[in-house]
Amino acid sequence: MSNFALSEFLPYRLAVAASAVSDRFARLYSARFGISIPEWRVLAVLGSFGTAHARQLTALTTMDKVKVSRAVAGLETAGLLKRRADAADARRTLLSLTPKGARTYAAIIPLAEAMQAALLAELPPDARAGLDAALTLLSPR
Amino acid sequence: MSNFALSEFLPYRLAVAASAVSDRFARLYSARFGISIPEWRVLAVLGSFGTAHARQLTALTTMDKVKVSRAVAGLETAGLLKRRADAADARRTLLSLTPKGARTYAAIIPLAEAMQAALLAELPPDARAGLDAALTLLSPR
DNA sequence: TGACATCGGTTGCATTTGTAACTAATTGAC
DNA sequence: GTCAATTAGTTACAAATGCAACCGATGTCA
Repeated sequence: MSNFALSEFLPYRLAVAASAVSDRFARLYSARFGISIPEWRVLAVLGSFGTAHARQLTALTTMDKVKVSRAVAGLETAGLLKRRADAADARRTLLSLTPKGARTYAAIIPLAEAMQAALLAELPPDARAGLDAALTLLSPR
Repeated sequence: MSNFALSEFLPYRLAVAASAVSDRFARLYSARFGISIPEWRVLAVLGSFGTAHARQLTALTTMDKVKVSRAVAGLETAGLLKRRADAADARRTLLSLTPKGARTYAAIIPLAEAMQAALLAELPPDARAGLDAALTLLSPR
């Protein structure tokens, strides 16, 4: 019999922690604003970038284009996002937040910042730094 | 406009890293052995514990009972796992690996250990320690 | 110009996952 | 002992996700 322990396996531990932290944050906003995690990611990027193509969103949110497309559609239906044609390339659509979308963004950001602060507060400084370095090294690119 | 950056948001970064690492590991075994991540988790626990109830598996794999039930069914269909009645409580089923399941386990564990070693090798020692501490503190207890 | 590959984005379909309801067995209050 | 409440586990149905095909627009190369 082996001495392998799932509970010490890094991919497993990362998945468990990521899911716990995501759920914790999602509980803060999902019911209140009715948006999903993919939608939150798109909202967050458009809120800080102002305008972007769906193509750019795939890179900035680490989601594939189908997921982005559906998140954009959802936000549009909810009246949080608007599309307009890109004069330079008719295949593309320029995406940006509506005033309502901007208000929602402005309302969620404090929650995100509070979440981030709460998480960091749970970690001693060296764990914070190590986690930061590790996440960078283990993420794509 | 805010200076919030999704790319520095901990829940997001954790999700991205977790997914990258999981995919990387899954690529090693999923095609070769035809098992899913939930099935891998059950296999890993049964391989090291020998026998368990589904109920125990939910705790040891951090998956809900439906996911466990399906993973168990999948492993059974694949001939990797067998059920037998629990004399002490007819609601429960005792689960354990078949010889074939044990062989699969024995074949995957080295891959898991190599993966773990490869991941740790990418991290400097302080990042390793910090990540370890952080994952423990951020996971449900 | 025209033929063809490529790109941005959406849609259809199969698979996976989550939620809730359900069955069967056991426990516990009385 | 009887019966309601709880527990182990499965199933049915809905929502989310992934993959591949697809459509129209643009780029490329002759």
